[in-house]
Amino acid sequence: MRAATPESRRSSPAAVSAAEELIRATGARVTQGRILVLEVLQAAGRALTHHEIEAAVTGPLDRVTVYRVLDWLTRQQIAHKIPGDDRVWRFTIAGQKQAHHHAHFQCTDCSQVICLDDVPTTLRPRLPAGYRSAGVEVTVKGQCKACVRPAPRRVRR
Amino acid sequence: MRAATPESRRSSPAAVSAAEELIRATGARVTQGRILVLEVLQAAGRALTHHEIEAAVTGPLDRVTVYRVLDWLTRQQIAHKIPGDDRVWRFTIAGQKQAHHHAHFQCTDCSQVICLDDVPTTLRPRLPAGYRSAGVEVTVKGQCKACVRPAPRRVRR
DNA sequence: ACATCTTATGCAATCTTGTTGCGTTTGTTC
DNA sequence: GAACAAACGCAACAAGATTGCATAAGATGT
Ligand SMILES: [Mn+2]
Ligand SMILES: [Mn+2]
Ligand SMILES: [Zn+2]
Ligand SMILES: [Zn+2]
Repeated sequence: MRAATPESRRSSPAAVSAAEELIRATGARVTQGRILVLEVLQAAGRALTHHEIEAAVTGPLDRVTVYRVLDWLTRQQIAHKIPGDDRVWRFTIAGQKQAHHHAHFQCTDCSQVICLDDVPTTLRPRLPAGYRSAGVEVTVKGQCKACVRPAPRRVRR
Repeated sequence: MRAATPESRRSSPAAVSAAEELIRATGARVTQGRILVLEVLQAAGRALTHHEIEAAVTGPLDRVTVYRVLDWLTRQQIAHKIPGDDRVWRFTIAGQKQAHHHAHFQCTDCSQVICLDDVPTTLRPRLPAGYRSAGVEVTVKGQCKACVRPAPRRVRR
C-alpha cells in the first residue's frame, strides 16, 4: 500500500510485482503460492498445464497447492481454465479485452493451446426450445508452428 | 447400400438391425458388443458418456470392451468423440450431413452435449505465422432444457 | 514485536477416467 | 466342423485431479 518497502534485492523491475498487485486487489491473502503461479502464467505466452506450471515455479510448491491456486485464480477470473483434447486442463491469464469473446487454437499433435484474441465469435446459433445460450466457444484445430515442420515431433508432457 | 431395406420402426428384436448393417458394411467383425453399443448410440438423442452407454447396454458387457468399441466406432467415423468440460469423452452417432462441420452445445450445469446440425461453422480465423488450421470447432455454452428450470439441479453422472 | 484468528499449505490417501497385457472366447472363412 | 485372426474379459496399471486433516503462514489488532 504505502510507498516503498526497501526490497531491491530482486533483479525484477518492480518492487511489488503486477501479480502481487492483482492478488491483493481481490481482497484475499497474498500468498507465495499465488504470486509464484500467477507470475508464471503472466510470463507464458500460451496456455500452460498444471505440470508446466509446477515445473516453471521457482522453489518448491506442492502439487496440490498449485491445483488449489489455479482453482482460485479461475474463480477470481484472473485465469482461464481450458479443457484440452488430451484431458488435461490448461490455464492462461485472462486479459481484460479477452474477457469473454475470444477463440482458442489447439494443436492436434502436441495439444498446446494459445488464445486468439482477435477472432470475433459473434455467431448467434439457434438452439432447441428451452435451451439458453451463455456464449460461444471457438476452437481452431490444427498444427502449431513447432509441429508443422517436416518431422512433426510429439511433445512430451 | 441399395434402397431396398424398408425401415421397420419396431423396437422388437429385428432380424437384422440398422446397427448390424452399418457394422457389417465396414468389413470388420459384427460382434455383440459393437451391435449393442451402436444401438444405444442410435437410440440416444444426445452425446453419451462411457458410463451412460455402459448402463444403457442390455446385458453384461465389459467396461474395457465398451471403451474399445467406442474407439473402433470413432475410427470408423460411425461415432463422434467429443471432449467435455468435465474431462469426460462423449459419443454420438455421426449422421451423414453432420459429417464434418457442425457445432455442439454443452450445458454448463450438467455437462450434457448435443449436436447442433444446422449451425454453420464457417469462420476463417487468422492464425499466427507458421500455424496451420485443420478445422474449427464451435461449442455453445449455456443451460440445457432440464437445467434452465426454476431449481436447476446438478445432474449426477 | 507479539498474540490471535483465519486461511492456505503440505502430505498421504483416494477418486475418476481411461489404457495395457495376456490368456480365453468368438466370428468368419473354408 | 476345423482353423485362424480378431475381439473379449479380467486384472493391473497410469495419469490427472480431488479430499481430509494436521500444520504453517498471512492478516489484523495491540
Ligand atoms: Mn483464453
Ligand atoms: Mn457431433
Ligand atoms: Zn503442436
Ligand atoms: Zn443441463
